[in-house]
Amino acid sequence: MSAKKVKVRFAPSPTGDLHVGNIRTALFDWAYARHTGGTFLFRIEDTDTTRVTDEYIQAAIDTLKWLGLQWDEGPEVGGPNGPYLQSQRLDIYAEWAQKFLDQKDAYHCYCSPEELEAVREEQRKANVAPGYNGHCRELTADQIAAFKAQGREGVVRMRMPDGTTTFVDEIRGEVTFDHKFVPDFVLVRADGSPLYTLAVAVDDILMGVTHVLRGEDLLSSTPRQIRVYQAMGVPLADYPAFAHLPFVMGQDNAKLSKRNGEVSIAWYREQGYLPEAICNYLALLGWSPGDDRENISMKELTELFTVEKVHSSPARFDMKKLEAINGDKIRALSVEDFAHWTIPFLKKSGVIQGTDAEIALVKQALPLIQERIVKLDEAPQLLKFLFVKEFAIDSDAVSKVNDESAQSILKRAQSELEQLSTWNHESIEAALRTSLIEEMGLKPRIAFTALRIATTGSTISPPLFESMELLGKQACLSRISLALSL
RNA sequence: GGCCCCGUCGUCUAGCGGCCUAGGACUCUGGCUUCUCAAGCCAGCUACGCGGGUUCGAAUCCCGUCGGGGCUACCA
Repeated sequence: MSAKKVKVRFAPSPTGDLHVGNIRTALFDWAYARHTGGTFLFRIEDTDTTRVTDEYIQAAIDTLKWLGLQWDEGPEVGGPNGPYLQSQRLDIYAEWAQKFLDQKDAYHCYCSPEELEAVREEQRKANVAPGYNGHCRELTADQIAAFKAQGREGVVRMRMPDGTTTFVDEIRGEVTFDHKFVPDFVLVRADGSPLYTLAVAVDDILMGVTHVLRGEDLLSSTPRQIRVYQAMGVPLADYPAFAHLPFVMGQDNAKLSKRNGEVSIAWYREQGYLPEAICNYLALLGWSPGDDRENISMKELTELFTVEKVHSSPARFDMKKLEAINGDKIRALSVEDFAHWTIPFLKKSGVIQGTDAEIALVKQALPLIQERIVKLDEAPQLLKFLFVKEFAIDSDAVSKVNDESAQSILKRAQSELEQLSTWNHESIEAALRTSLIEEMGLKPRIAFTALRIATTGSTISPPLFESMELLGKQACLSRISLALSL
């Protein structure tokens, strides 16, 4: 390996929102660039104008930003090899296609889609490798004129010479493809627009990419990229190194689907997953630091990540493990950071408007729930009792406070709390333990459940005494008397 | 069908010929703790796809087989 400075690219084709597989690739690309002190290049492969949309492109950009995968070259930040949207580089591809044509490395093919399909159909029937049969490889000027007279527009097709292509995949080792199974492929559509096969190879070379880390679905297209390098006259030493990352699959068997995880990153955001948790979890899919470490920060990832440690076998996406890591990351947050992440969820759910007084109370309450939630979207439910204007006990909990024993507990608690001069969780707990547990001889679970429901409205809440302290004496007493009136 | 890639607990993985009666994590089960829910702590369940080799010795090397996946587009 040369001492050339590493340049890694992430080059998605935004035909939809980026899913976890894409993001894992982006993460590895980024981590490798950072690990080697190289450049992380972000390129948009939007040559398929029928499937890529501006919205998806913008979403991809936003997603990388949200995850903290900052790129050194690419959309918005620019760079010496721009533009970084392939749709803005059409003239470059056209030039190279013409050069390949002039060199006879490529040729015009006038076969219609129907004709090609018919050929493939026959090949399948004959149990022969399907693929272009070279029909238009050696057309004469007359034949070309005849096709044009029919109104046919040709595509530009790359000539695959006999032989084999062997390359070293940094993850899988040496891989060889016989050209018998790599048919002449199309570089330019009949309408003159370039295809991935052309654009990806040209751009990787022109942009000085040294390492291509991408999904293993592209493994078998590598010989075609190499063929383009050859036609471009690129010396072997300047070919990028290839590393094909294993798939991230869904719970059951194959590809990810909406049901098991292939949803836009926006979904994870709305659910309250932290970017760091997503990256940490995804880093562990197809890679491991080699020891038992599983809690890995972004910084540690850049220090530890090497391609040698990437697996060759696919990994299944497991939401449960992601949740566990997210919970760990939430618990590790400082109160300030936890507030920063949580407040938007409280606002969005309408629990708070965002006033200074509300924020101050939220910050006091957050430590009570920090170790109780796995995702940020659970916060509103746990804290809403502190902010509701019109308090009401959950319908499924009412029956647990309107019976005789609960009422007697609440009555006693009410009189004890009314007399309390100092209102904090220590004094509240002391008073209630003395009266309810010691004097009335109640089980803590019984006594405090009644109070929990009366004051927070739910059978599940943050710790009771701390909750009551934050709620305030007035509110507690009025809620208890409300429960007493049931 | 053809070509290519892959194969350790349910899942993610450690393991790169002896340290493996296979370790860790998540999940699950049971217990402890306990004002609910969590968190925390302890314990338990469960794996080298199969069959041949090579070797004193194989999860680790080789072959075959089975299974999974990808590609086979004027998608990427």
